[in-house]
Amino acid sequence: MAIAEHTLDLLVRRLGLHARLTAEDRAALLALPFVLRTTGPSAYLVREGQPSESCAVLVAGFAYRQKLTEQGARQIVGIHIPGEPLDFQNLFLDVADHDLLTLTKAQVAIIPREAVRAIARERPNVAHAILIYTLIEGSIFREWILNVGRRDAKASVAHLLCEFAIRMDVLGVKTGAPYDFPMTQEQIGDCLGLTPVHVSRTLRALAADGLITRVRRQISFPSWPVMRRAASFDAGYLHLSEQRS
Amino acid sequence: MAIAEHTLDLLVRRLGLHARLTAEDRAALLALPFVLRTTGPSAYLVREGQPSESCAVLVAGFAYRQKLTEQGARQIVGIHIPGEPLDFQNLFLDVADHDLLTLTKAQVAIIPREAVRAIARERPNVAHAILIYTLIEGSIFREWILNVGRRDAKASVAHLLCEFAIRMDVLGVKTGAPYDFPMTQEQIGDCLGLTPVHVSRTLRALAADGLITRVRRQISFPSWPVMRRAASFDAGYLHLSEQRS
DNA sequence: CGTTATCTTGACCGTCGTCAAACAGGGTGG
DNA sequence: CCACCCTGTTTGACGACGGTCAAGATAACG
Repeated sequence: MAIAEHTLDLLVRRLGLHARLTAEDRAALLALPFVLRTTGPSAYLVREGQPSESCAVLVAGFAYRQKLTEQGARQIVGIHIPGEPLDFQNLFLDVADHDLLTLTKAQVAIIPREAVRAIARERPNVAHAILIYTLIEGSIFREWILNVGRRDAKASVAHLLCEFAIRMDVLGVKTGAPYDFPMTQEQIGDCLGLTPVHVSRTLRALAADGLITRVRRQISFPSWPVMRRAASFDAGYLHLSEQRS
Repeated sequence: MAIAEHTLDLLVRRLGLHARLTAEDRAALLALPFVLRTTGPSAYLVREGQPSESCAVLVAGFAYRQKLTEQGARQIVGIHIPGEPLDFQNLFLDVADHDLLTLTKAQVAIIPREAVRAIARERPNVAHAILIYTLIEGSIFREWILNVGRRDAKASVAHLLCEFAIRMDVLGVKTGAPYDFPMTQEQIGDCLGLTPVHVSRTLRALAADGLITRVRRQISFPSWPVMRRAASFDAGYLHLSEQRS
């Protein structure tokens, strides 16, 4: 069907960024069976402790991963933009170790677990692409740890804004241009281990310093180089210009 | 040679924990060529920004991963125990995004990059084992983020001690039994985003609460259940009892 | 046995958390 | 079209967890 041909385009592009995929590999990926699910914001895609029978790929909208302490404090451990596969964790491991939720209203392609396993089994290039993607996710987690552990509120909020902006680049959003940051201040706080109150003060401070301008949740950077320095942001950990191997 | 037969035993056991390896897979892993390197503590195995031509496996001793902010603050983002492969990141990605150092004096098997790539290419089970191991490392990173972001000093130090104890289990160190925690208090602080001074106070407080006893760096838990609760430690994220698939 | 790294302790300070109230702003329904 | 409400954001006063600085005590190591 016509829909299917375009729905997974972004996924193919995303996986093809860092691994060599043949035309056949791409065709096989595009031919994966799936169900398109449309959700509102804050919809659970996976719950911690659940086994998962399917593999989700974000088609439109945004999603995030969270963990909760026993006391109920929330920590967001990662965010996802359209085109990104969300569920390799649960595909190859038995039980989910964290929650996966939509951030905004979103469209998610749900691919049967076995179909993805099969394509990974039969197509070494695809399996390799999955491994590379997983390694890069790992790198992003490590930077996230650094951000939470060793940067003060101003720098870590700035860093989060930078990471999001740069990751949106692959979707064609030019760095520095105004973009809509799809999080509430409470969610920003949960990314960084801060309270919503302090996030508010920090965003305000960043604006006062001239590092960002905001109208509602539209963020833009008057000067990307200046912003980069303030956030001590170095995109190396995203491995964007990695050679394909 | 006799040494080779035993040196990589731990690696084979580690990879075999979560993936089905045939006798041939095991034999191929054990037959990997390597150079054994003996180092003191604080020896760099990989430096951020470097391309890496080899793949390190920890044979004896401990190692850790770190990232630095531009201002020089250090964040430790992971620790490793004997038997663990250290270098899949650098094996399949172009440049290292973080530093890798020995924590104690250690023995490291250095396997040529191409040998590991070859075995992964030719043996799907091994490639799959590598993926699973990478996914579990990802899960540990996520828990680390939670620990740094949303637990106070007492809970996060306790959690770190718990994680280490449980991971040592696979090496035959019984949980709760006294073990030697191979970090200085400064390094513990760098794991958790704390200062060494506060780590000292926190360890003291944990001991005062009867959660731990220590003589030098020997740690033991008078009551594992009580410790578990204080740290709100749930080993699920380590995926230890995962089915092999 | 001396020298250096590590740990401890105390006094003081600052970033960020807490509590609470006021203030948008954007849906929804009358 | 306006009233209403609910979620998010802002602001202020105050408190606390953890940082900083500095000195002294221990322990590791040659």
